[in-house]
Amino acid sequence: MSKCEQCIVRQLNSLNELTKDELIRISACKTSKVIKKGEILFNEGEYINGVFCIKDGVCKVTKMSDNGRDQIIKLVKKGDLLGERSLISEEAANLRATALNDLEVCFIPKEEIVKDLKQNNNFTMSMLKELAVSLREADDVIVDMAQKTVKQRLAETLLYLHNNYTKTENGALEIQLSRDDIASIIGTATESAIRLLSSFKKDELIKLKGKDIFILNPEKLKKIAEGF
Amino acid sequence: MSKCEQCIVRQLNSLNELTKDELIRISACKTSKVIKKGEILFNEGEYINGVFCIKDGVCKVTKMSDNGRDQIIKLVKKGDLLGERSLISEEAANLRATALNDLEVCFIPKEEIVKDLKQNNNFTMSMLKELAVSLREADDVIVDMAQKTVKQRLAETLLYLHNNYTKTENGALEIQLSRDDIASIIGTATESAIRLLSSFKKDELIKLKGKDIFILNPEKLKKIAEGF
DNA sequence: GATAAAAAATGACATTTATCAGCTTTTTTC
DNA sequence: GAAAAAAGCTGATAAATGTCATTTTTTATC
Repeated sequence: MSKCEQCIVRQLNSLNELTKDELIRISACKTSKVIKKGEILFNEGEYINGVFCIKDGVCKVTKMSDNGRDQIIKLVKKGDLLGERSLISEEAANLRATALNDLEVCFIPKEEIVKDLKQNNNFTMSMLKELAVSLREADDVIVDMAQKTVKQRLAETLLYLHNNYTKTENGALEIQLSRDDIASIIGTATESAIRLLSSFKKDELIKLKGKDIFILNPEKLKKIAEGF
Repeated sequence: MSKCEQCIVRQLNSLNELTKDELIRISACKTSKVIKKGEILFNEGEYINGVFCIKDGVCKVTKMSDNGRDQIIKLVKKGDLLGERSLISEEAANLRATALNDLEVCFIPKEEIVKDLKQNNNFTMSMLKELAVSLREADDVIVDMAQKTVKQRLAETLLYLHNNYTKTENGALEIQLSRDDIASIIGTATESAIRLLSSFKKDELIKLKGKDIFILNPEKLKKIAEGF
């Protein structure tokens, strides 16, 4: 099994604050998993008892609404941690994680993380900072959901994907989301999402080719997202 | 000036993890402020350089949307901290705080908090846990905003106020919010909020008397919030 | 590669929500 | 306590979004 000390992915999150000794200890007790596309990494209500570190792939993190519809809260990719929030607040997972493509993850048991949180202040501070940033991002999402139209939210989401995910050689967004998933990010009905995508396509803001999405006019999308 | 060591409010937040010596040190450098109803405690984009501890009163925390409308992200009351998130992530405030009634707050300078975060692991862990809980709550709000109707959100908000705020002797909700504020919590137009309040009143779920709101039928409100 | 199943797309229509205008009530100010 | 300002309320209407039914396209399966 690969070693944490040598893992590049680790450097993308709080784990890079751990000392060499701590890493070696964690490396010895971590497990690796491969999750196939569409499979569930963990479910809402489950006690995860540890933290996942995403080594490769993308994962959607969703929460079921009272009315039975899934809402995508965030997308998680290489280098991100998953499950820290529940671990820290000592609650069951409030979200479900589902692989959007084949996923490689490492699992670190709770006790190891807790031990390091207690003894390594740099690690704790880094975690604290990560949560603080996540909280600001969540505030932004709340405002968007509450105040923006579906059209604005779709434009925003497309831009987000454009700016935060790599492209294929031909320039399409790397992550392939179903229309259902897109609707579930912006919080609307699938049909509404499809209709708006078509209208963006007609206006030549994007190009659609099956599940491939090409962003043609990010400037205009930005204006739409801002309400013009 | 009052002393932190003897302050009851402190016990409601992470500050109760500080040692006696740490409290005495903080007590010596903290300042107290009284903010009048309607006044702004801090603004979006400001560097606060410290943490506020609410001693008495209620405060709305808002964020301006691109389209110029304020969204209330949360209400903050006696015992809550304000500004920790920005302090930890070392960013400007992402939110504006406005007093809903006369507010008594203590201000603790950043350096003091940082010092304690570095040297008192219990304090840091407690902060970490608070942020983790806030993050789950934010996730819940996102789902509600994205998936629930305005009617559901209003029912939910009324229940939230009912369950988390004290009542006056005659049974009304203690916090008095303007119709504008209520609309700004649930993310809708003021007129829509007013109309729905009237319809809840007509259905005898609530009683309205000026700004006083009486919750008459919490069970039914719960059902509405859940979509029935 | 034919068939079945799933996903995507479109139209028609219903419902929800926003907007604007006008009116009434409450609060503030002098 | 009268006048002005702000907040609250209501109706009419427009715009946004959801729902349901149907068709087309893509993907999976044997």
